[in-house]
Amino acid sequence: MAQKPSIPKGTRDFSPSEVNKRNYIFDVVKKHFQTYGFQPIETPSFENSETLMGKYGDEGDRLIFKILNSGDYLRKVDMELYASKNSTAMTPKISEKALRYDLTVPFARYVVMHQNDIQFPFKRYQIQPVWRADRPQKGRFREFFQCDADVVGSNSLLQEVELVQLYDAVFTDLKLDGVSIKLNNRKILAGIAEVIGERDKLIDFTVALDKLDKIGIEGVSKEMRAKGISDAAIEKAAPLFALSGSNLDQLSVLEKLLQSSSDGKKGVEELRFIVETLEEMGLQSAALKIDVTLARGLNYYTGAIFEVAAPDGVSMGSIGGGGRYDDLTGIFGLKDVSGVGISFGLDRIYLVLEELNLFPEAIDRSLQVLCVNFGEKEALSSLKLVSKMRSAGIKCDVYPSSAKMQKQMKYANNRNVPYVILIGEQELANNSFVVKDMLKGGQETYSLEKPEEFYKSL
RNA sequence: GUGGUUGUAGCUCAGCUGGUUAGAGCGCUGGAUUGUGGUUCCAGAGGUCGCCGGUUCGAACCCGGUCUUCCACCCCA
Repeated sequence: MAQKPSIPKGTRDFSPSEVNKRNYIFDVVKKHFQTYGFQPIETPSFENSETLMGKYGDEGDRLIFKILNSGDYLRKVDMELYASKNSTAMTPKISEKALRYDLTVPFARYVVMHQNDIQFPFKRYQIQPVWRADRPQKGRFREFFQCDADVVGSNSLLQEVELVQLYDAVFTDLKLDGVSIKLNNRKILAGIAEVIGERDKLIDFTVALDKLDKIGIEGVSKEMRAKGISDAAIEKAAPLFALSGSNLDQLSVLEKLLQSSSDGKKGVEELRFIVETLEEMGLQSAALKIDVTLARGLNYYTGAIFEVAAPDGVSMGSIGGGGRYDDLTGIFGLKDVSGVGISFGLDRIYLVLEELNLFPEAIDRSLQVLCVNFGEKEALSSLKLVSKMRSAGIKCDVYPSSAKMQKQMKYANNRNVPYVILIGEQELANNSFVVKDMLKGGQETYSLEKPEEFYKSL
């Protein structure tokens, strides 16, 4: 009995046109990764569970897809554990592998494992799918691609500057005008928490602050209070809620606010360097904006934090993000290697380009020329012509059967083929071929002796 | 993980408080047109109404479960 075919929740099939468009984005991103000197690596789709677990917080652990052990996977579970029905305790017993959740942690693992073969600073890029057991929404999938570029082994803030330029270069090339690159620094957040006397509530404080544009000042205060942050502290942090003006204006406000925190001052200094350098360099189409409310969930960032927002008017979550993490490889035993990186959310960029109609028109042109098939002899002649054109790098084909003209023309039309070649009895007789321009409707005759007179201009 | 939402032809969607053979547009196939597509006209094919169960004389419609879609939380690209 035939079963109804289906694919798992949050996954997708990609049709030819979609693959073409996705490849277009990949190619642009890859091109710029390479011009900035990044080298490609790839890592396995699944890792040992202990490599991933505990790296993304409790929420992250929940969203990691675990792979059931092969064979008799209940063998290692004793009766007591089984009876307890404690999934968290049982998971490591029945699952030792898990699907990659992002590209950064596997990269850190890679760096530590290959540290003797790597020239530092090491700039790597990686474009591969990742998996999250999240509940799907628009622009949110359970399988999606990340395009990451990271530098490890350099503390220089020039890396941050370059990464912002890289974002700008890619989005400019994609013709996606008006994206904003939001910039913050974890040290500033830490400094604020310190100054308001809530150092140990840093995470709760930043998570709440991150929601400012969504739930407003009152909502943020309410959430902070609920997390046990004192009214006095919230009062002290109030200037942050109303921060405005140019990047440099905001920096001076922050500088004053964070006088007494060495961490905070360091953060301001770093931000200032990045902002001033980029102002000197200039950006092509993106806008760089300091945003102290930018927190991002990942708990390994220690310095700069980036997030890219789609142009105004497009409802889409962030289309990229990243930051500096001073000690990611420390977890795997390699100390004092600083890293900084950015990520492009391919699937979301796709949706944004689609919404704004920014894909090049020619992207679906999978065939430039189609020869109509009039029968055995004529087709043979067409095939010879097609061979020549193929050698010249032209995408062309002969219709495989001598179906009705109408059907063949319709096929060419539906496939968006700009030129149709006709070689019938007449043409065969005088050694010529007719080229029909499907857009303009006219047609011209060429000699089979000199086919290049037609195709050299394609 | 919590709350809500969606599912009818290949696609986009109608379908009345439950009532006989479930409709439209587009697309597809054939014809008008034996060497000309994108326009027109005519005809035709195509549906276990997401799936399983229940209520009912009778279910696309009501109820329960499940899967899926999208949305708000949570979190995130």
